[in-house]
Amino acid sequence: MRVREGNKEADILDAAIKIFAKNGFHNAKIYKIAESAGIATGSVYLYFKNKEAILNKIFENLWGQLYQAISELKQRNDINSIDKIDQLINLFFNIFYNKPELAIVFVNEQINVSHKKDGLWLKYNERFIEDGEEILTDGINKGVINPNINVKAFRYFLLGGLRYMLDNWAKDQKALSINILRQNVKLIIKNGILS
Amino acid sequence: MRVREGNKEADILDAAIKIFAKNGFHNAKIYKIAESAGIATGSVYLYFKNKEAILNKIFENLWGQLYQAISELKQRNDINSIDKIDQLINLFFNIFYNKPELAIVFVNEQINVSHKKDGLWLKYNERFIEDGEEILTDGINKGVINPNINVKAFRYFLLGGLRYMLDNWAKDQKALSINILRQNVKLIIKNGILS
DNA sequence: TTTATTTTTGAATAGTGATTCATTTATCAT
DNA sequence: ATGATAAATGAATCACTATTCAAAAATAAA
Repeated sequence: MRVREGNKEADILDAAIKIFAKNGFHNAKIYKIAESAGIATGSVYLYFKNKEAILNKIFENLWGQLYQAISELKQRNDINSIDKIDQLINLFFNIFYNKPELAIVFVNEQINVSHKKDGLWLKYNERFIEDGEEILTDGINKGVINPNINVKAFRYFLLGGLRYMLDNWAKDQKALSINILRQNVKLIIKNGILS
Repeated sequence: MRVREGNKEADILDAAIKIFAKNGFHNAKIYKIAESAGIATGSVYLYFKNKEAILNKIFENLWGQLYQAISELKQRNDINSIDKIDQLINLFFNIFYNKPELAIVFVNEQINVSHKKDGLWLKYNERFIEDGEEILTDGINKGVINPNINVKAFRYFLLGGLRYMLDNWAKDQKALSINILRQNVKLIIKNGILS
């Protein structure tokens, strides 16, 4: 018998995040991912069915993490809806704080993840959105959030804004600190930009 | 002699927008673009050096239009900075209002446009950003915009939010009217979401 | 050791589709 | 008409790389 050494699946995922971030999914070569993971090209296929499955797994892990976090957040009754949104924003920044490459993949490659029904990431994603909208609706019902705000419009705007911020930060981390970004999102969505 | 009939370059661009929007740049086939433009595959190469050049041209036209509009907006002295931002938001929604496919390309394929120095779109893009930041800075100096707002952070957030909104709207136009989106962006960035 | 079993390797395969270019077609000038 | 020139065609080429798989290597058990 021979036994598997180390955790090659994790190595491949880490390598793929690097290569996907650098070149984009379609220009990422499997042999480069293998090289970066320290294994042979063919070995990638022992752990993943194909290239797409690697991307899928990255998003499955990511949305799984996001869903679990928002799910816990939703249930808390020690903080109000606004503070939950604050925490939600923190969540995004915290996840990517030490992983700028993951941020780039998250923002730019979502489009390339298979939308086939069997994808676990899609379930997590849907539930994340449900919980997010529930937090918002709750805030409106309890009178802390302006009822003129359309929940769906707001979530598009916030998520889009966060994504773009993270992408820009990840691509040039010296240009602007992640904490300035975080602080500004919170300021803008709570009070707007008027003096 | 033989003379060119119609405007095949424009036909190719229109066709490419459709195909890029539907399949994404990397899955878009040149022969499909040609088919949709009503010409032979090889004819595409009479008008464009290669596939990338088509995408480039789309973005050149788009950013050229955006730059010209913001440039005029910047110079106006009959409206204040906040109203200029309002107009800027209108600008985005107006450009894509009748062209949802262009919105999808704009949001998702920016990443695939060549960043080589010779690209005209890059120049337009840079100038657009400059003018946008100038409008914001001006607003802060004149006391209409909260000086705690970081100009760069705000522009990331606004542009990202708009992009994501437009993308979602374009992909499912029945889900939410573009005017609800427009109205909500304005509301959120001016006043925030607090009651 | 030797054998059985599982993992790993990486060169060969095979499908794809962007791009080319020899040929054909259309238009203008004479 | 005829020739000259430019536009258009689309089948053939050709580069590229994801994926496969026969062979090799590593480990455990006997």
